Amino acid sequence: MTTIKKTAALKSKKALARAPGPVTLHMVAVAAGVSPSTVSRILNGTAVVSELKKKAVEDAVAKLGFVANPVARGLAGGRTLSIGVVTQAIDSPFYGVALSGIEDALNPAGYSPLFVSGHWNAASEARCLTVLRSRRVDGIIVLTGRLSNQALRACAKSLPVVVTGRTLKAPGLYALNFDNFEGGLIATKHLIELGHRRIAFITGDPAHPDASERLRGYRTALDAASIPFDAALVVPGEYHEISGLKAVDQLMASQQKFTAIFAANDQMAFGATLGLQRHSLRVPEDISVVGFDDLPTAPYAIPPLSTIRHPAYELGRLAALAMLQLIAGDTPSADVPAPFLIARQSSRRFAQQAA
Amino acid sequence: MTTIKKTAALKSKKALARAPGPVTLHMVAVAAGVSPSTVSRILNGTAVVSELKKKAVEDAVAKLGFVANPVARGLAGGRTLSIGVVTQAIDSPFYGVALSGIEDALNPAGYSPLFVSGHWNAASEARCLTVLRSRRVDGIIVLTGRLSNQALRACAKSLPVVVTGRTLKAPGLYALNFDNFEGGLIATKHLIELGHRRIAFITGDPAHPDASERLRGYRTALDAASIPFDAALVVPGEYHEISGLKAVDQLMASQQKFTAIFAANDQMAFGATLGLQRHSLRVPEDISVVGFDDLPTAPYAIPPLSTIRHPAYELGRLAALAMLQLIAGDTPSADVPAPFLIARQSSRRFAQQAA
DNA sequence: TTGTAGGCGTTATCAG
DNA sequence: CTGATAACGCCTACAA
Repeated sequence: MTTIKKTAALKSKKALARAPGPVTLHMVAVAAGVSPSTVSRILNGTAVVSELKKKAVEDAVAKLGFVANPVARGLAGGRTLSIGVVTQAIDSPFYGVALSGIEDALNPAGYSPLFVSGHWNAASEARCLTVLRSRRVDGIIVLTGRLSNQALRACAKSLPVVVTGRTLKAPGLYALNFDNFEGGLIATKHLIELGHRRIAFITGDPAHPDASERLRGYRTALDAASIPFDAALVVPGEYHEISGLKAVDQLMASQQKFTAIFAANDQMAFGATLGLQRHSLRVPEDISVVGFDDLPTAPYAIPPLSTIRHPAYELGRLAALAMLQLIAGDTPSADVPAPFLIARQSSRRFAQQAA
Repeated sequence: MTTIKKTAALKSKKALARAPGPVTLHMVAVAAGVSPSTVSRILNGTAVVSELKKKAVEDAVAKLGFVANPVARGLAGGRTLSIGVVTQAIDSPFYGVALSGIEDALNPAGYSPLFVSGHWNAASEARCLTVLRSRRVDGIIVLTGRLSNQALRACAKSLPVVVTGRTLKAPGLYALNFDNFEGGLIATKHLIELGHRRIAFITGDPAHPDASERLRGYRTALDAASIPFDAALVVPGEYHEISGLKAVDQLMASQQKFTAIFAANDQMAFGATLGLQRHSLRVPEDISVVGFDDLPTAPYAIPPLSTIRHPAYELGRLAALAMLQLIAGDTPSADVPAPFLIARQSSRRFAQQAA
């Protein structure tokens, strides 16, 4: 009696809980008249199975609407079908787009991204890795960041790793680097070709490899045009609007003469443009401004911003695809798009008389 | 012999694989000289345990650096310590900030957010729910979206649900609604107080409840000021910059007279401002523009945008906190901040002569 | 208070 | 080719 009662209670409880509830692999096996192992094999293509049973299982799967439980899968030793993504700030206009590319590439393959933010902080990023590993992700994508190459290599020993924003070779690791140097070069060259010679540069955080690369591009372009480098025209920034604004204030305070500004990213370019306006300087009539990244908002800025195309979405997509290849045991290969200039209306020919 | 060999091989393999490897609960139990269940109980506070053993276990945990495997936890029926978050677009400037708030509130509690994008599409959002449930998340936060109340209620039957952007009561569900009506009202009133009477409105996607609420606020403010509603001044938008731009084109083409524009979100306000400029109309000298949301970029727009403060970060944080309370079995309560105007430089008093 | 035993849903290893 | 039978790491009755 007691037993019967209990069973009934259990059943009704289950029926209630699993209203549209979890269909298990076992149920599929029963429905198809085969063993659970066979179902698993078919689902994973782990082994050859007779066409007949295969059909039966597929029908059962379809009819029952079975979806494998990634959690159980993960425990059983295999993949969790989730990829850890270490980003720096989930609300960054640049990285946000990259995350979107990652998501779009991962989903069709049945993988889910697990995003964690490192906040531009190596210690925090290391903690992210710990969290991701404890969650048994199948691989980790690191978007730029400050982790040491060594830490990355160590991580790659136990898990496939794809990293952007640096060049690095190691087993189980694939690095996707965008040519920031070239981008900095092109942007500066653009300004030089427009007749500018006093070109200020607002840097990114020097701890970023990409920031220093962009600066190097700037200097190289100057050299190539035989324009002497003037350290007073280089002002520090940290990639946010506010630092572009402050940089302009600093530039004005220093009484430096300049006819153009190249900001190491679009956000600072926006801030700089506002700063110039506050000093009654018009863009581009008085000062030309060029940014870097080509954020989705760049075409809608006033004036629409001339900038270097940095394909975040594509980069995210490529990183995810590389991860998929790594997991599949293939050697990833990705054609990272080269930077190029998008000349909009914030830059124009330097008018001599305005000097 | 064979057995011995095998064991040895296995051991070495394990030792290799788990270089800095997974410390299991079982290992902690051994180290502390207690049973695994005791360890589990202490970890989860499931039952009272003697102080002595508790201490021993805690020491062992610390020494071994044990971190419970969320995957196994999830399978065993308990929490996965992960919260599913259905967002609409991970790269949205507005939602990105909200996600950041969610992340910041969840992390200290040991939970990880699992973000999935619904792409403003009910079917896609429903798929997101399926994915999240299959991953055994402990709860689901839905950021606005188009899911029916019914679907949400059904979901809440088996999982705690927190939803933003609508008002809804149901067991296991908590809704956090921002007062979009009030926001629309305030924005319009601001313009009216500035002397504007021909105020155009660029709508959001009518399928959004918040879009229609903002429109309602606009109409109500007009009514209150006895300004007749003119449908010709209401142009459709879909929340992106481009639609603000197009809306202005449409407005100009229709030859309507207007001295101000209220856009249902900042992105459209930016687009509208650019559009006005293309028609040689200055903001705010010729036309005042007010947006909605107060995106992080709004203060840096040119001119800095007057807008309605919509605290995305705080909303995300509150949603996450409410979820934590729901999980703890408490009844959530959240004080959603009220909208308020941030008057910057895109709006100004209507100068009669400019009419 | 504490330990033992069984199970969560899959995969993997073995025999057949 | 296929089906038992163990794990996977943890939680939770149940028993002691």
